[in-house]
Amino acid sequence: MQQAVQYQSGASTSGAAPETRYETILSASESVFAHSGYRGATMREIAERAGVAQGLIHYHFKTKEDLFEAMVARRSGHINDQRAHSLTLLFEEHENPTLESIVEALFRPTIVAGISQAGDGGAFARILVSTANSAGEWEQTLTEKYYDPIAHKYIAALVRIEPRLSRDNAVWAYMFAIGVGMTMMAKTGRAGRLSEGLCDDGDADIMLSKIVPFICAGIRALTD
Amino acid sequence: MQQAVQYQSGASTSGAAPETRYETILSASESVFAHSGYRGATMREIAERAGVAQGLIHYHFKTKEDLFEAMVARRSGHINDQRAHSLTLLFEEHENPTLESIVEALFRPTIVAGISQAGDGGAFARILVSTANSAGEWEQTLTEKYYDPIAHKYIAALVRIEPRLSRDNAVWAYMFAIGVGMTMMAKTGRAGRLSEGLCDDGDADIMLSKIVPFICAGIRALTD
DNA sequence: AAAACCTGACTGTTTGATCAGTCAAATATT
DNA sequence: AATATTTGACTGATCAAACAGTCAGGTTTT
Repeated sequence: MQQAVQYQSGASTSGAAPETRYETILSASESVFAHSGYRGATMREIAERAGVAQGLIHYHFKTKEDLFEAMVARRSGHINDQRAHSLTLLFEEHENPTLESIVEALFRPTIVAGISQAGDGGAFARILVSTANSAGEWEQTLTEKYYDPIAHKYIAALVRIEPRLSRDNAVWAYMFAIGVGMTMMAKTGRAGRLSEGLCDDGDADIMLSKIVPFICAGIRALTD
Repeated sequence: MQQAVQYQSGASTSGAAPETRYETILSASESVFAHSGYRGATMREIAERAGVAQGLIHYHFKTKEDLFEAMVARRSGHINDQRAHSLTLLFEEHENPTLESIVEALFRPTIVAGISQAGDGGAFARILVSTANSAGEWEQTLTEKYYDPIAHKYIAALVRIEPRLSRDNAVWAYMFAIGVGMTMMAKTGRAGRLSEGLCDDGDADIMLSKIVPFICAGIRALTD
């Protein structure tokens, strides 16, 4: 796949990254895919949002499938790098990190990316949810490729700091944790609706302060 | 919306339900919607699987949207009836039912329906996941219409048997519980993949024996 | 015979993808 | 240092396939 090498002409006075058209398309596709789903999204709409001709998308990404995968790869790469980094850091700084710190390391990058970043309104989280929960072969291959590696790292970390947690229970724990996290990150506003405004799924810190104790207690209940 | 009132002619010798074409279409749409998503599913494919002409679907259900809603209404009706029934039963039989019995009442109908029934392979659960996690207005309206009422009942039940659980924490607890449940019911096979065969998301009893303690411990962690 | 059920061919639209051709910048040639 | 050539980025028009929905006209049930 070819990369756009051309940048804004003129001096690089601004510190902000000059987004190439290639990346503009990726960003546009992210919000359109998130809003309409993979099948509901159209190349025309993505092109329109990116402000480019539709043909250019096919020039850069060949097919809709390839565009989707490139978009997943870019975003999951960022998030998983952060996850792997904070996980390594935890074991370097402490002999025995707490379960709480590990669970927080799992969710903070995704929640922060989903909520505070560029006001995407949980767009990518919604993509993640629908991809990971699909039974389709293509979607499962994507999940395996971009999310299973980091999953194995977390499962290993769980087993390491909770010796009384068997390997299969660690996998269950991880799956349950992801289930909680993904549902919340999707930011559908249902929590607010059910609580008549009491619960705000737009506040990352409040959400983490609920999710982390919930999951940690759940995990400890699976130890024997 | 018109209802098919017609049943198989002749004596009702068989105990099995004589499925009308109307219901055959609903069942067919269920598996096609589950496999391809709302947008990915086509009326042609649904017609083919149901063994009827495509026009008949439009005759009975008018539009694709209406068909989808009718399908959700039928299935969620069954499941939520069971949920409401077992919830009422719990409070009739015991003064103070356990948290475990309530959580189990929440999941058993869906898991049993998803796993053991007619081998649908978690089809409906996958539809539920994608609908409830969508930010689209239509999908949220559907969720509100077919799932919020039973949600309120469960939240009330939680507050009642766990007085130290505040109302907002009860809503969080319910959302988290649903997150765990939906992810597992989707039966993507990821648990088996991550555990190299150790975890089987196709066994309803094993899954319940993991989910229920996990969620109950999580909920108790939210009491203060 | 009236009503409800059902079919298969059809319509207009939208879809992902293709393609010939424009353009500016880099590279090679004189 | 001026000119020719190649390259990669990009556009707008266009394609065949697939889509949801329609309809005139049969068939079965009441």
